[in-house]
Amino acid sequence: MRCSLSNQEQILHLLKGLNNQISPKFERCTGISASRYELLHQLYETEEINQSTLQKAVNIDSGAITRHLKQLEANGMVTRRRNPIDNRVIFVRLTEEGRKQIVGYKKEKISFVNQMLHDFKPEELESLSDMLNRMQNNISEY
Amino acid sequence: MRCSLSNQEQILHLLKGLNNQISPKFERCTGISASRYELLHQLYETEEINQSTLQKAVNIDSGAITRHLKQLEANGMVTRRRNPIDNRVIFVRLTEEGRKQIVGYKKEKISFVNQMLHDFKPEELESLSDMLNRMQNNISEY
DNA sequence: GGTCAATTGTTGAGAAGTCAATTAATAGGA
DNA sequence: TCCTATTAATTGACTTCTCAACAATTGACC
Repeated sequence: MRCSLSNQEQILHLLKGLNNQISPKFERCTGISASRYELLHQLYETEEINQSTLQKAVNIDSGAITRHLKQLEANGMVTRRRNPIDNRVIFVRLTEEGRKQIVGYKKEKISFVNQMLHDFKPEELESLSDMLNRMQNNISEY
Repeated sequence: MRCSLSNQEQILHLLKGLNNQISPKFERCTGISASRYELLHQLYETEEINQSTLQKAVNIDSGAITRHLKQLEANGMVTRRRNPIDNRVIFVRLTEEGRKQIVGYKKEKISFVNQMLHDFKPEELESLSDMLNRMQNNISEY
């Protein structure tokens, strides 16, 4: 097996390949897309939140946030209302229905992640999440 | 800063967030998308290759491969021809022009990756690529 | 109070990926 | 030899993301 790439160079390839695999598989296993789950999870943790802080927490573009939330609203998972004292911002919150549903999703997600990381030692997880964070910082300025 | 997620659970979030950031930044820095680069790089390493092995090497869907190559062909970067002894397969190869261009892209890519990993020790790189591979294996069955 | 700048969310255009269905060509077995 | 299964590539439908342009609202400062 030919491999002319340095370790450094192939990291990018691995990351991308892994992600391309994760996304559809996560969705098949859990019944919901990873971003959608992330969004709901954030909402689950708070009473009410506006879209821009949600966007920062989930790390995707604000346009994507808008579209996700519109769909979730159409599905009866969340409700949205304008902030009465600042009409630019929109408050989002889970409906009762949404709050119930996410519990099931959470179980599926955990079992998916457990499978993905089943042979990882705690130190490895620590170091992995440290490294991912550092990479993110290193390119944040671009 | 509230953080109710276990290390295990947030790995997924980190991975996704990192990737979402990498893709556009890579493209801005190098002038070419990461997948496109990967494809060209594979072609650079061989004389001629058919699409399905290319697909396995790059880890994206065969439909995506077809579309990428059609564009690269339109841009004069690659040529395609059918295998005369098996008319199902298509051989792809870089044009002279393509071979020249990729050298420049390669330089940009290396400098991007260097920036992203500038504070990583060799052992870390080793361990990171090991872990990414293991994750990929762990979910390969789904 | 009036103007200019910043913030929030929305929308359209474009890139990239998956999946599933389709076409064409080859291979293998009765 | 003929029928069936497999393989390669293509295409269409769909999702998700980014970016850039836009509208509406608010804030700051003269």
